[in-house]
Amino acid sequence: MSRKEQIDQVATSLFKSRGFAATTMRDLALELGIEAGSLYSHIKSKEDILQRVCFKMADEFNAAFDEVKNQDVPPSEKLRLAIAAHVRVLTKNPPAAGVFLNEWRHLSEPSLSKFHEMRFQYEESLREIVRAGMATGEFKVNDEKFVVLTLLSSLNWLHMWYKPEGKMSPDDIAEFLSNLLLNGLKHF
Amino acid sequence: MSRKEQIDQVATSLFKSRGFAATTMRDLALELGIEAGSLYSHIKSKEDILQRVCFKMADEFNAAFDEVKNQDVPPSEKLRLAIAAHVRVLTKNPPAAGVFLNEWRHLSEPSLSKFHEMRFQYEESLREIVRAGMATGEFKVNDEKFVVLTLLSSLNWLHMWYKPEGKMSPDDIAEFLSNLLLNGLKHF
DNA sequence: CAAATTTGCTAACAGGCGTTCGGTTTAGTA
DNA sequence: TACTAAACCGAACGCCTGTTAGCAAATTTG
Repeated sequence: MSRKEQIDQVATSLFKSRGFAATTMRDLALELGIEAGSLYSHIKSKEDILQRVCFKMADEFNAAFDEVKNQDVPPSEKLRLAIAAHVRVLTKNPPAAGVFLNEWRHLSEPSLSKFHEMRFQYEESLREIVRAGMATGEFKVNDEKFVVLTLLSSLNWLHMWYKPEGKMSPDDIAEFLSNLLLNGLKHF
Repeated sequence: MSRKEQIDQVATSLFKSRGFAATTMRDLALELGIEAGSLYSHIKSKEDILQRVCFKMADEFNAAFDEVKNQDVPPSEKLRLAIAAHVRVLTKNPPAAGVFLNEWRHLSEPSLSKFHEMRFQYEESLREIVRAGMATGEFKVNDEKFVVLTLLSSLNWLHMWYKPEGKMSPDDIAEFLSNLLLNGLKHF
């Protein structure tokens, strides 16, 4: 792993636990055992790090979802696959997921607009699945926007809790959450 | 409304949109049309504001839940009531809810520990309802911790989206979310 | 009206911030 | 061994931060 990647990784962990604004370059340097100024041999700026982390995660979410998108399965099954893909990315690198989900607002333009756009597209793809399920009558709801927002927010707390050494694998978690969202507590 | 309350309110709105660390006392003063130093005739410190907002919201959540706690109804109905209470508090003051949910980590000790403790108690009360539902067989799940975390995170995005002038009332929203969580997309 | 209290301004403080820069050490290569 | 390039240091920069102090209006109270 290059020094730059190492910086990104340590920074990600600090950004997640303390927040971007509350993490200083001196904190970061201390964690790496070097001086603050030395960081600038490897990175362009503090926000430079944030951008890399955010857009790398965005790419991973998109890549995972692309494998689901065009499969020829019923909407409910496709939603299961999308949930599993989302959970897999979320649990693969929880600190980065935390930064992606909570620190993106510290991006400045034009990165911020680009980020918004990518997220909108991702959410729109999910809404399409829900709309398809409504059309076939599989999903008994009538507000796909609301459903998708609830869906995402019910998944996006995972990074705060998931531990690789825990007893549930990412796929176990995805199955649990799929059952909960599709069938509810009562018909689980 | 006293000047102090006005400061808290404006600060809440800024803390929510920019984050606590990224909001300066000079920003806040500008918004109020005064100088930064003048704020200190009314408040003790920046964190002083954050503490008031966080603990006031915590009190409101607890108060709303206390009215549900001891009602003699089946667990699924009690969960519906708890969700409705939670949603009501969340939508009553969305900016304050946003600060409560996202900015609490900038509290310093001993406030931070007190906050953690209060949140644990709140979550524990919800877990008790779910456990009761598992015992009666009403809820077909076996991991109340996981369920409660999912439940809360599926509610706690609301403050980002809810607008009082929107077409759904807090009770409409609560009903929608209760149906989704109890019955799922398929049996909605 | 007079006294007291609230509210606000101005200026400054001490420290922290991200970042820059010239020079030095280290590691790799031929 | 001699050269090159990457990695790092240490000091400094200009700016921003929360907060304080002394003083002046404004407002409320008796």
